[in-house]
Amino acid sequence: MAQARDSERVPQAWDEQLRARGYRATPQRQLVLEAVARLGHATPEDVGAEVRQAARGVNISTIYRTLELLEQLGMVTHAHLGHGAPTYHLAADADHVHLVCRSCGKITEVSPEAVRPLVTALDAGQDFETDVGHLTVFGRCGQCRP
Amino acid sequence: MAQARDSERVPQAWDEQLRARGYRATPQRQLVLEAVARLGHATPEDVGAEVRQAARGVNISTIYRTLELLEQLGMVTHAHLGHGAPTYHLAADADHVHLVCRSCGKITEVSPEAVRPLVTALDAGQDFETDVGHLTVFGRCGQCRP
DNA sequence: CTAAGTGCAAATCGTTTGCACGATT
DNA sequence: AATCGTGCAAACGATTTGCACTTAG
Repeated sequence: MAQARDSERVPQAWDEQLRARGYRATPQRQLVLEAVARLGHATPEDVGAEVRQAARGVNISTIYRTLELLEQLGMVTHAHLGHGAPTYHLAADADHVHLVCRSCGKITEVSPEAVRPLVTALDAGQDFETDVGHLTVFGRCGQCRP
Repeated sequence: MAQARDSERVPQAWDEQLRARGYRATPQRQLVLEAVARLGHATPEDVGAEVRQAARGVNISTIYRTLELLEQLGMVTHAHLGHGAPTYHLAADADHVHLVCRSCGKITEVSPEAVRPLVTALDAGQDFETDVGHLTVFGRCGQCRP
């Protein structure tokens, strides 16, 4: 399962990426980034819990501030997979579309290829450039269909 | 603009639809339904403000409870067009997909035809039945593209 | 040393709930 | 008259903010 392993890797030289833009490389930021990488679809709450396994006392507001920063720097992204909190992943992993089943809640990731026709149609017909990484499709999965 | 006008009309015999299912037809429910019809993409907060133009003292929790009921009865639906509160419309108007521009915030409604290829592909490839009415596509509109 | 980052607590936003009173059937 | 619905206030979960203290550079 080399693919899953690759997708769970923190961006190389994450600290340099921060410093290059004038931000500081702190242990908290490293921990958040690692947690996001390890967890996959994780809410800020999830990330906080994971981080606290490694270091005690990292505050939830630091989690929020860090996720915001990392997103702004293009290292992570988020998607809304339900009514509650958004979920974060590494930006490197973001290149997929989420299918969320309304009945069983199952989340399937499909390649952007699957939505290529949509992207093309919207580009041509509406002059609209789709942000594929943020696309979530709600519906009903195979097992839950009548 | 007959289309816009039609799309802003409250379902006929809304009160009968309620009574037929054992619910009561109250002035508050009528006001909420009318507000949703009039406003289009409206948050519960928006609906509350609109309703209070017509009648004072309609409480926000009544707005929430009523929207939930009307949605359950299939008279309205909601979509998530951004980070904040969801927006409601008449179910009759729901048969469209939302394009949300990340730069200027503009919301464009496109016909489900535009996403037909996606729906078909997901059905065939993933055995997934897409809920088109709830589909929101984020990206960048023509005016904001580089 | 000094600005940037963090922890903490309080504030805010959106939404839900318990309960007593009022309105529809 | 009997329920159902509403208003009110409090509770709630998720997120943000102000401020004093800590730390990376």
